[in-house]
Amino acid sequence: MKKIILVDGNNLMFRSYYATAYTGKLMKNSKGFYTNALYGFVSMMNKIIDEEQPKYIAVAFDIGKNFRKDLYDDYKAGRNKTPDELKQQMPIAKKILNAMGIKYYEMEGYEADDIIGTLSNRASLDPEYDATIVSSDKDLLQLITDVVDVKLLKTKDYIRYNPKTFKEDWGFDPIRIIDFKALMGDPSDNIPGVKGIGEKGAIKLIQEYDTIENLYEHIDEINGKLKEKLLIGKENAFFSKKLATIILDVPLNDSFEDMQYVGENQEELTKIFEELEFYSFIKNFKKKSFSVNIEYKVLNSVEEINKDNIISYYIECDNTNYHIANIIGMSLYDGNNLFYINKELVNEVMDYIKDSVKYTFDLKKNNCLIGKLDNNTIYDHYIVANILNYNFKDDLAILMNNDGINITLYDEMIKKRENIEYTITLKAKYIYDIRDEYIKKLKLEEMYDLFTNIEMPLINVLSKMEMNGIKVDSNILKDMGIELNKKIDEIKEKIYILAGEEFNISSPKQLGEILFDKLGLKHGKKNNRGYSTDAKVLDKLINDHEIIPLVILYRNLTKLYNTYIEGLNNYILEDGKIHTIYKQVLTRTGRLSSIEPNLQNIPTRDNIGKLIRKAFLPEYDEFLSADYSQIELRILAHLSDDKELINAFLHDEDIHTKVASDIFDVEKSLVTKDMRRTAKAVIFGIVYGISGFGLSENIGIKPSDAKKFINKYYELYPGVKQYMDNIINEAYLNGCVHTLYKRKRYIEELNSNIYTVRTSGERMALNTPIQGTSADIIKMAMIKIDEEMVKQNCKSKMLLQIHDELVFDIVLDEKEKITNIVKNIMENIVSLKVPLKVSCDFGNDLYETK
DNA sequence: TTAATCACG
DNA sequence: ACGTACGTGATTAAC
Repeated sequence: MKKIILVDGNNLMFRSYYATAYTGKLMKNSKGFYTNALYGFVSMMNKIIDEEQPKYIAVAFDIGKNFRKDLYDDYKAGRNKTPDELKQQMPIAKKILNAMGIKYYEMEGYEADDIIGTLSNRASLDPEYDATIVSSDKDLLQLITDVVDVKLLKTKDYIRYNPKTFKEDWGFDPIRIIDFKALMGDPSDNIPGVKGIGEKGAIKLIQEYDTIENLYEHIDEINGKLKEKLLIGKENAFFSKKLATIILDVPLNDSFEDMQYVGENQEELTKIFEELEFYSFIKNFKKKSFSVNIEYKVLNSVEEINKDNIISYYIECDNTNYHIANIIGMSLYDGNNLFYINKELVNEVMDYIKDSVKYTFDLKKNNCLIGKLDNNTIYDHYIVANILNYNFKDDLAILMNNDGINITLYDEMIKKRENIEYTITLKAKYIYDIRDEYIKKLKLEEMYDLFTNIEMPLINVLSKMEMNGIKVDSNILKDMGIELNKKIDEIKEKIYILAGEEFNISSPKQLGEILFDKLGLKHGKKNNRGYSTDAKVLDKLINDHEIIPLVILYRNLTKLYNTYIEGLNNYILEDGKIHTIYKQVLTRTGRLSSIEPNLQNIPTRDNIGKLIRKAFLPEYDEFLSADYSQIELRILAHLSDDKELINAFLHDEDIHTKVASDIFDVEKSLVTKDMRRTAKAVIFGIVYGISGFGLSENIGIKPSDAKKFINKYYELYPGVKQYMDNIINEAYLNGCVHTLYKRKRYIEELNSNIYTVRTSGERMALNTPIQGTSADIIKMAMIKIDEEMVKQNCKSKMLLQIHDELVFDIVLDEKEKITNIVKNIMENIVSLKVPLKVSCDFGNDLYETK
């Protein structure tokens, strides 16, 4: 049996185009030619060839007018005209198919559907052939027969329908799609259908009556409104059926033998892809040969590895939280041989190759899985891929797929338990093969120094912090929990009494209904699901009803209980410690983030919440917390070169008081608490790229007054204003901004034609250099502090990083030494136009350091 | 899966 | 006239 793959080319192009068009920024090459639809089209075609391995394949396109148009003027009128940005890509798609060795067909007067219909019909009639139709258009399902199936494309994957699976899902035979459409219509094609009948109704009727002809013969069995609708729509129904029926006898001369897949002409295709700047597809030519016939050995003894060569390795484990995961296996490539390594041998192998120069993916994960640092891994693809490009999570297979290598995703591999060795093995080979290329990319983007001097050395520092963990006394948490629970129950009862009924206070929807509908309190803004009941809204109502302070307290205490008592307690491991995972390259500014659990948002501002910190204890003698003071503002002073701001820091002034005295035009001695608070909000706002409205909302003043403060600020600190204007111009010019240490962030939002998206992009452009430079600086400080502590043989340990703060567990003997090292390095790690200042606190638990 | 809320810098 | 502060993660309810 021979199989022919029939692809709906129009459908693929439209789909690819609209898949990205909504973002507002269409992909184009440097000459301004739009390429977004083609990119998706090529990916899809590659995927089809990969999955189907076709011997015969044909692609169909629409062209010009067709008979349906003559039949019905409104046909497809509902559909927007094909945008020019898509139209211009159509001829190139056909050129690409030629170069790929794939035949395509278009016939004046017919649609792609009709060509596919004709070919699939021929396959049905020819005992030698089967066919598979590829499209996301449900219309084509009518073509399903015993030898024709449809691969119906979905957003991420697809469903394959044959007569049996179709009937299971739809409850009628595939050909009845035309009767279904006759009733339901199709707004996108402007097929009218019967007014008032939708998908559900149409399915039910077809299940019962099969065809519309039969339906109308038995129309008297139907009653009421439905009958009325059907009678009114009768003409439309029959007419729609005609429109929906695919033609099966288009005069197409070529036979199936003319549609043999002859394979790509790489030279030709390379030319086209170069023109389009589809470099990743060009690379794939090489990759394909590598990934198709890859051979590996299962390692028996470590001596088989050539440890004098450069080695790439990859370790797979069974849980994304590697602190509690088990190793599944490992792969290793030494330039000659590719090995799969069973989990029993992993430790021995890592020890054997400890002095070899190595590449890997997620070194921190590896370190934590093995329980040992590795000092000779010089390339971590996890870090590189992420700092180059923000659009993937943690699965290397996703990156490999993006690079055109067909490899099972991690989740799928775990679920199916198939080809595990092979899948893991591909990863080591990939890392080895692409390293040079990605190093080039780093250099091209000027991020090579950032990578080698900051991100790579930081990995082992973070590894130590995570592996060590922080001690948390679960009894302290439990005792707090019991007390909290009691209070929560009391408050709950009181709220129920005041509300006059029991309800779920944690449901914003239910709470809103109680407060605003039942109790008649003034509601503020509305959101998707009802009234907003957030802290700001409740705060405004605090004097209007005695239920309000109770609700606020309830929110407060349940948050503490759920997130910080129960939540944290669940993360205490057998060693009595919490081991967070720092995401080193997740954020778009370069900050760390902390997950499972997040140790960067333990309460500090709230007096009750703060008590949680009493459960965090040192293993040695004391905690040291070292905090950068005003680091972002100091960076702003440096970056903007504003004389006034720089001077303020050079004279070590209280910056909020200073700004308050400036914008309120009073002596510093006369600055009130209120003025200082306002100034602080203005300063914060500036760093975030504020608007007058935003500031006014934040501190509860009139927008016009807020605007005045901002303008006053700009007047007094003209360098800041100048800097902000410059950054925005530069961002628009280059499409990206960067930190002082060249961490780059592309900001697609700047290309949006939606005002809010674009201005939000501008604020990102303003804030990123500031927040990101601060992140770079503390990362550098961490590396140097760790180095110094190792050099001086310190026992004390670095435990936590909270963006501008480092927490250490210190032994008393070392208190002075460590404090000096830490403060010194943090303050002097870089030399800016203003000094950096660090304040140190000590405590017997985390509560005391705040 | 997404939205609302609230914890942090 | 428009819409309105940067960067995160966890929990809960509702879809």
